[in-house]
Amino acid sequence: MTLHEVPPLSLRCGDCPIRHRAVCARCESDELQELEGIKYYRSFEAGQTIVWAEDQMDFVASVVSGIATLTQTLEDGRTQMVGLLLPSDFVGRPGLSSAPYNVTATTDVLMCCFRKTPFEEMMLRTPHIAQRLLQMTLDELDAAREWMLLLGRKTAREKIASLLSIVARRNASIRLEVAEERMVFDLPLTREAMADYLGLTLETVSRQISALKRDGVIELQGKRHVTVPDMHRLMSEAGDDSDGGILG
Amino acid sequence: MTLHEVPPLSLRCGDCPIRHRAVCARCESDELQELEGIKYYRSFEAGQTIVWAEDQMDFVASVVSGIATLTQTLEDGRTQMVGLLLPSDFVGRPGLSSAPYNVTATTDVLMCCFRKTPFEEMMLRTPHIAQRLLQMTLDELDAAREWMLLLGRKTAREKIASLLSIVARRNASIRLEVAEERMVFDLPLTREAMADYLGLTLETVSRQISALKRDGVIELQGKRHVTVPDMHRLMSEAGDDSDGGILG
DNA sequence: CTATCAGATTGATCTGCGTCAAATACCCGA
DNA sequence: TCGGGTATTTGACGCAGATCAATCTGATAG
Repeated sequence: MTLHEVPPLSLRCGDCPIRHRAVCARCESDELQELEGIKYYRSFEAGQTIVWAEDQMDFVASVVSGIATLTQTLEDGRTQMVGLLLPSDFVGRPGLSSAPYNVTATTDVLMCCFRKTPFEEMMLRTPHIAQRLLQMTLDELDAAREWMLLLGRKTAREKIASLLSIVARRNASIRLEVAEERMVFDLPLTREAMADYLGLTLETVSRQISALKRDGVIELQGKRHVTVPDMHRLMSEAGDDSDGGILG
Repeated sequence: MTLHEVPPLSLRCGDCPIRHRAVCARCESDELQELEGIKYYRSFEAGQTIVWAEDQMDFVASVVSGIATLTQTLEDGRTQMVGLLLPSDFVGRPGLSSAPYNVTATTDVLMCCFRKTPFEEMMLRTPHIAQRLLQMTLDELDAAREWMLLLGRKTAREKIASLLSIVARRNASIRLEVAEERMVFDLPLTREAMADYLGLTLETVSRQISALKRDGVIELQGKRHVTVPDMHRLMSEAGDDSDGGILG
């Protein structure tokens, strides 16, 4: 669902240009049939809210294109991002009717939705789907816990470096340019969204990005296009165990 | 698994003094039989590590008594708690062999363990167990996300107030003294463990507890025994939506 | 080409929390 | 009861990051 290191098993259904990661690859055909019957598409404009916290959410979905975020907010407006949804990621709570956070499109977003009740019924009939979802949810829980370490204990510079290497890794796993020292990608987030991700202010984000640029850890073409000349360097700036990543 | 608002369905197996929350109540008898065959007990002393990060973990388990924590650590020793296990909570990753964090006993702990392979086989045979685990994992993911909001956006005072009301709520759901304005409980954590939970230093924790005491939000008998004269007051100090809790 | 506006950068200043250090309370065994 | 070690409190001080404010950049529409 978010921040996965490695794309898990998944299947391509019908005319969707992506592979839905919620469903197991081993038995594509049967589920494809069933899914076709209950799926539909919805598109959202940049900035639009997809689901409000506490609202009824009567579908589960995969992101087909664009970026969506999960955020939580305090009464006075302080907001924290708690999930980042990139194409092929899954949203929804089979078994529960509402989520305690807002889902927002940060770019134009196309989602492939499945009506919840039929989806849940299919889950009951095909047990390995529940197991597949359990797997994914456990992965996401691990990601959330790594994120907690970042929020609770890392410095601003480490936070930025961590975010950059997460985005780079995500990109790499899509483009299959793994294990390169050099890496080039576009930031899918504004400075403000990055701040909400990291528990910082957008000014601090900007300053730390400038600092990383000044120190030669990254290069920028425009505001969003990033070149990392040495991923090892970036990852050691991130403060994690140095061997935790995709690079030998 | 941790920080649940409401104790979910669960079952009592054999001579365990607790109800294991990992297993559905609807069909107790069958699973009881199966679980009896593969379970065993392990006890740990306060301070002892139950599982090291990256170690093989060949069992899943429920906490019977005592308190255990999940923690993640950076190379230089900064540590962040990412899970708090109270009696009846579940640990383990069916489907995966290792967890990326340390599990530590903070008090003497007794765990009721199930060997992983047989447990997973039982999961395959009884599909609603996977669904039950999915449910629990989703709850835990929600809790982790609320925790992220706390780590990223709350002040030290709000963090302390949040932790106190979480512990109070947890206690309340066990003792069934829900919906009282006044609440009395023991802190199960040292100041240092609280600091690791909240992403603070132990000095800041101590200072903020003193401040809450000075301001009449809480009273202390000794270091650990807490009286909250007005839960509404405490919860508004915590900064959440005021209606998010157990009180009307 | 210029006006406009959102996003981003940069600077100056302030402050909450961390750091370092010392004092105090508490627990348990001898 | 005393001693020693651990948990906790409290104080003084400094700094990372927040806040407030001004400027700059770049994309888009007219």
